[in-house]
This record gives sequence, C-alpha cells and structure tokens, in this order.
Amino acid sequence: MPGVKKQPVRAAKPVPIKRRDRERTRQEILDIAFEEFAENGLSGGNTDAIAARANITKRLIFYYFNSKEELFTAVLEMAYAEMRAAEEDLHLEALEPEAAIRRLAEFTFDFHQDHPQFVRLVSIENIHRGRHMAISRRLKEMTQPSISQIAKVLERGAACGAIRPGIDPVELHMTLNALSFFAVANRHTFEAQFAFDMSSPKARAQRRAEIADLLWRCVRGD
Amino acid sequence: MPGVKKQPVRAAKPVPIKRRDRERTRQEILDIAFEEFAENGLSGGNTDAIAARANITKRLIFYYFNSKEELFTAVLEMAYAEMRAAEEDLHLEALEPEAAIRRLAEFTFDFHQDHPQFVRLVSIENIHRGRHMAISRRLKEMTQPSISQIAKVLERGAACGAIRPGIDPVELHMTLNALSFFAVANRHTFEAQFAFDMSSPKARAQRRAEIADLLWRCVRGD
DNA sequence: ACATCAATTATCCGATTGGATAATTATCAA
DNA sequence: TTGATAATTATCCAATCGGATAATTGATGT
Repeated sequence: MPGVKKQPVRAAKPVPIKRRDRERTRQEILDIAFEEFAENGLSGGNTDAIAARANITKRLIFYYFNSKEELFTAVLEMAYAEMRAAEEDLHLEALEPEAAIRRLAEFTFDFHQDHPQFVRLVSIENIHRGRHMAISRRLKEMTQPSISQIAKVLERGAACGAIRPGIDPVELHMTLNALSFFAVANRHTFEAQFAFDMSSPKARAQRRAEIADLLWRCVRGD
Repeated sequence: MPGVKKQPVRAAKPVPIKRRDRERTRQEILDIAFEEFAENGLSGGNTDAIAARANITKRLIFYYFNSKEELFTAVLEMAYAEMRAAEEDLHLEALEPEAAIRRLAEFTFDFHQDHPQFVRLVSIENIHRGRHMAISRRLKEMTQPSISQIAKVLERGAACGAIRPGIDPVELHMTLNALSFFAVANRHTFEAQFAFDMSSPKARAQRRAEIADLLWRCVRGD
C-alpha cells in the first residue's frame, strides 16, 4: 500500500499533542532530562531514553541543546533556579534571631528532604568537579540573596548580643548545607553501615530538630 | 609479514614482571579499579582502561571478579577497610573529653581531606543508592569500633559533667561526617556558587578548627 | 494561497564497551 | 618429566549510544 504511512501497531497512540511550541517542548525535555540525569548520572543518562519519554525524536534534543553536556548544564541551571526561588519565600527579617536561625535551618533541611533528585544532581555535578557550573554565569549570580539574608540575621543578632559576633555567613551556610545535604545524599551508605534509620518520617523529624538545635547552639552568644 | 606478532611501537616495553601471583594481580586490579571508578563513576568506569593500566588483559578482570559490579563492590570494601584501619590508631581513651572530641573531629576532617578519591567513591555509591554496600556483609561489620569509641568518650564526659548527657554517638558521628564529607565532596559546586576558597591549605586549616569548635560547642555541658 | 522558516521526524553510523570463547603458558606436585 | 591446574592472552561480538544527514511538516505573515 504505497503512500500509506507505516503505523506502528500499538495501543491507541493518542497523537501526542505536540503543538510545535518551542518553549513547551524545551521545558518538557528539561524536565525529563532532569529526572534522567538525576537518576542515572551524566554518562549513565541516556538521550534515547529522554527522547522516548518525552515522546519526541532524539534529534530534537540536539536541536535545542547542542550536546548532552549542554543539556546537562541547562538542567543544572533549572534545578538551582528552583531552589533559589523557594528561598525567596523565607522572611527571616521578621523574626527575632533565634527564631530566624531555627527557621532557616528547618527550611534548608526540609528542602533537601523534599528534593532528593536535586540532591542527587548536585552530587553528580560534584563528581564531575563542577565543570558545568563553572561555565554557567547564571548559576553564580543566583547565589547572592541567600547569603545576604543570613548576613542580616547575624548582624541583628550580634547587635543585640543574642548571637556571638564574627560569624561568617557563608561558613554558616556551608555548615547548614552540609548537614542537610548529607542527610539525603549519604543516606544509603550511612544506613548500610549503621543500623540507623534516616528515612522514616520520625527519623526525619528528629534529625530536623537536632540540626536546628545544633545550629543555634553554635551561633548563640555565651 | 605473516607470523610476526604486531608489536605496538612504544617506548621499550619493559616486559611486565607478572609472576602469576594471584594475590598480587588481584590487588593491582583493585588499586587501579579504585582510581578508575573514583574518577569516572560506575557506568563511566571502563574495564578496558583498567586492564590497560594494569598491563593485563581485560579477560583477567572478569576472571577474578565476575562482573564490573562485583569489581566495584570489591573496590568499595577495600576502600572502607582502609579507613577503618586508620581509625584504629586514634586513642581517644587516653584523652580528657574536650581533647578527645577535638581530636576525633580533626582526625575525621583530615581523613576526608587526604582521601578525596575515597570521598568520590562513596558519593558514587550513594548515587547508586548503596546497592553494592547493602549486599556486602563485610562492610557492615567494619563499623562497630568506630562508634563504640565515640560512645565511650560521651559516657566519660557525661559522667564528669563536661559533656551534656543523652547524646547519641551515631548521630554525633553523622554530624561530624557530614561536615567533613561536604568539605571535600561538595567543594566544586559550593566554590562555583560562592567566591569561597575551600581548597587552599589556609582555608583547610581554618575549616578544620571551625569544625572542631563547632563539635565541641554542641556537646559540651552547659 | 503561498512562500518561508522553524519544529519535527526518519534513518543511519561509527565508536565504545561489557562480556564470552577458546587457546596458551607458567607453575608445581608427584 | 610429565600431567594437571591455574593464570593469562588473543579475538571476537552484540548491544548500546551520542551524534550526523537530510527529508518532512506545521505555523505564520503577507
């Protein structure tokens, strides 16, 4: 039957409603690529699989993003942008020092717990020595608000004696991130070594409180 | 020229002194595989490359270890065994509580700093959700001494009032490991975001002191 | 209508790579 | 010396996968 398009014999192919919408397609690729890379890493991430799940041709991926590496970079940018956006909603300025520190700790902890795929992606990028982030300018600009928020709390606290002076906001941010990140990223090897639950809601709540206490304990004035 | 073995034109191939020593060969494969996997991950790690660098045939790798996965597991076991061995040399029992806590902190921090490839390997294993560690019994047995050492210090400290009571040794170990691990593992993404040096000897010394202070600050009695 | 250009598809390809088959060689006990 | 066994090599293969070529099709402005 010449002229008849070969129709794959499948269950009612519901004609993907691809409306040739540039942004829509791009975003869909990004979303699926995020999952794929977070799950399988950079070399483990498969462009064929991304294409299949996005219901497009692989060629389209290379059409929008030039290479697998650039796609990965774009995914990173998107992921970080989402985190920074979430941080915007924190309003530490309205709180007294101790409450602000605790709220910051709890937010950061929660974010990591709620976004394990983000944590995985960052781990993966570190395995690649941050070479994709190093290139992207966007990623470096996103960071400012986060730190200055902390700096303000520290200043206010130091002024009224509630927080000891001389604490570097970046360092505090690092400490908090380390604790929050580890609780998700290293869960598996840690649990394998120690009979220590890190995944249940109960364990999570406990560690959350623990970290908030710890952070406050180490910044409060004597 | 039939019958003539193709001789790669290389600098004086020094006839590898392979003495058919089972253990020697096995260990050499492990050492090189460690580097390969730590550098490139599991799917990124190349058995051909391992064979080449070990100056053996790839087949030999599958002869000793049955698959890439099992090789990776063996590498993990070796790496952890080395860390636990290093921990043996810590003699916290001889020190008073504060000194013991500080020494523990500094040792742990130093170990991670000095073994970035180990840190990478652990990150990679976590990306794979610890599925290799979960299987290996050896890896679970190695963990005991480490924790009981900490537990003893905490007990002693609590008894004399220097350390507040009720601290879980595993949790303390987690806190310390999180801080030490992050300082190496997440160096790249962190440095890319914040203009914050984490690699120079000076920065290292500073963070080391910082973590020891922090740990003490959060366990000492009020 | 129609030309244009952007979005999308169909198809192919060469390099890579985990693993398999089978031959070969060193070692060592009897 | 020799036979058996363990260590090692030489080769091959099928599957995977990033990326390239070129054709096709839908939207849009005129």
